[in-house]
Amino acid sequence: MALPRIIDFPDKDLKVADFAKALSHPARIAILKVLAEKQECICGDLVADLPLAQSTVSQHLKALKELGIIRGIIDGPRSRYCIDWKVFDRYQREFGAWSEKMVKLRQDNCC
Amino acid sequence: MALPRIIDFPDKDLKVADFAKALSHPARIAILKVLAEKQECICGDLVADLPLAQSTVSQHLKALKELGIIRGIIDGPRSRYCIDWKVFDRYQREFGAWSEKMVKLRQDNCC
DNA sequence: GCCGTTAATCGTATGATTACGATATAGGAT
DNA sequence: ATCCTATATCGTAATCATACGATTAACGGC
Repeated sequence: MALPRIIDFPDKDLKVADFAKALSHPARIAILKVLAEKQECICGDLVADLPLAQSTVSQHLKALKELGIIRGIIDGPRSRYCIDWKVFDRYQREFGAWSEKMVKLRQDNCC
Repeated sequence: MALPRIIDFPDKDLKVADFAKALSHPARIAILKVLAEKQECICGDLVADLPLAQSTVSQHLKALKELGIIRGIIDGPRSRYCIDWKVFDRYQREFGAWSEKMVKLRQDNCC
């Protein structure tokens, strides 16, 4: 009955979870790395780099695009992708804040 | 045909993805926060704190335990949980390294 | 116009995830 | 031994995720 009870969680936690979800598959990690380092970020290059079918890569790109951390523009018959650093940084900061909070709350007492 | 092609990805990326997956649900984010801040980390307290059934919470705890970032010990009729900071830190550092690499590779050229 | 290339989307199959209630188990108390 | 409490596990159902091939759509070149 996988009705997500997502509504009952604080907004910040949802953001962290969304970001984490985007990074929860090695293909998407790889995609982001390529996008970060390459000047040309054409879909076909990503497909060539990854051990996955074109349609699967496209699906992963869609997921990242839906979160907003990448953008895609149509360039003739191909698609050029890039990281939206503004959005990426926002999520990264949110994640960093959560991470820091964890360290601050840290207690080595039980177990 | 959801055969994961996981083998074809670098080990570091797999680690980052595993950590991200653990954090990809707000319930697990919440659990970790509670465990970090509470001195008492009894399962029942977590159930009381979360808008989820006892069995569901137990399931989330199991997922975190399988990754190794939390540990559980049996304490009489109840279970006491805590974060294994050694493991948690290791994953966090791995994530941080990935994060830094992203920033270093960053190029604002296309799109 | 017609063809080739590129990439998104569709259809589909399979496995994983998430959720719940019910049951089992184990420990403490009486 | 019996009962109560706490929690893990089982059974189950629904949804999501991941993968692929096939198809569609959009553009450029001829």
